[in-house]
Amino acid sequence: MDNTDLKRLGLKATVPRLRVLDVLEANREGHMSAEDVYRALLDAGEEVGLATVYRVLTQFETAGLVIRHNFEGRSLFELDSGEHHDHIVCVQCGEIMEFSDATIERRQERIAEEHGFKISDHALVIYGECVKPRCPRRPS
Amino acid sequence: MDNTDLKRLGLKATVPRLRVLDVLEANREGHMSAEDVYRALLDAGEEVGLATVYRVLTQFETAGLVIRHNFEGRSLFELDSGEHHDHIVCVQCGEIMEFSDATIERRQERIAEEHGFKISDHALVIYGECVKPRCPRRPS
DNA sequence: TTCCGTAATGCGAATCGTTCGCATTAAAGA
DNA sequence: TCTTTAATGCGAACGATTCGCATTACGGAA
Ligand SMILES: [Mn+2]
Ligand SMILES: [Mn+2]
Ligand SMILES: [Zn+2]
Ligand SMILES: [Zn+2]
Repeated sequence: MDNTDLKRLGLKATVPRLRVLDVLEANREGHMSAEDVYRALLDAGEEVGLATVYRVLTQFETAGLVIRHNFEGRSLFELDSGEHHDHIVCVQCGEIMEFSDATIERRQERIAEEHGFKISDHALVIYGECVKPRCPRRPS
Repeated sequence: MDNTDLKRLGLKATVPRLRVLDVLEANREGHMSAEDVYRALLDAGEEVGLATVYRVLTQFETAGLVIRHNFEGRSLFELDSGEHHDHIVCVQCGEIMEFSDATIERRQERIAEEHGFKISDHALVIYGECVKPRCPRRPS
């Protein structure tokens, strides 16, 4: 993702946009809040406003570059890999794992159909306690 | 749910608590925000504070009387019928329907297990467009 | 029944994540 | 390089929820 990729999406290749992309690409595994991205930029010595980060993330979402998730009322962002997946979250250490299950996806389609709905999206989050050695920890 | 039921749960039978219960029972089908409950009480001529409604709903949740859902960052409450279910929401008119699917529930257990998690909860919301004649409408 | 101690209430201020408004700056194409 | 216009940074505003605190009212003891 670079200068010309942004233009291809109809977005001016501005410094803040390029830097936000850098941060997201450097955290391909993770799920970052706007605040997370903002702080990463400050730490990198960038001069950017939090409002701009919010705006840029929303634009990226609209452009299909980024996916916004709503975890407990807070927005978390991740690059859109193109492959849909859902999440399982440790309520103790906050770790987020990804999974995708064809059976569940299929059933959802059917359920929507049975209720006279045309699915546009869905959100499935499983909460639990992971058994990692470094867990339990307090959530972020 | 009356005076003595509350005491049985270790909650003083105060006027606000009894009235909030009334409102929830009068809307067994629905999913209400704290604001919804608050306004219903005002309309009924009750003198209650919004903060109290929030506190009472949280207490009811803790007591297992009520379930709190997080739809798009907003809390919606409903009496706990005891039977777990998930939701399908019309993105146009805001209607919320309930469903429960044993296959999905089963798969979730297995997925959690495979990832080394002990499930404590989960949230599944399907978004779509309903085909009701009175739809589309703007969301609430 | 009346009385008291304590928990619950109502009010407004505070919080948190997010968005807005606006004067200033910087893309990008001529 | 110049010009147009979108994008930025800042702080104020926002909506949902929580807090702090002085006041009220449960409900057990007299
Ligand atoms: Mn993810
Ligand atoms: Mn429900
Ligand atoms: Zn964990
Ligand atoms: Zn609808």
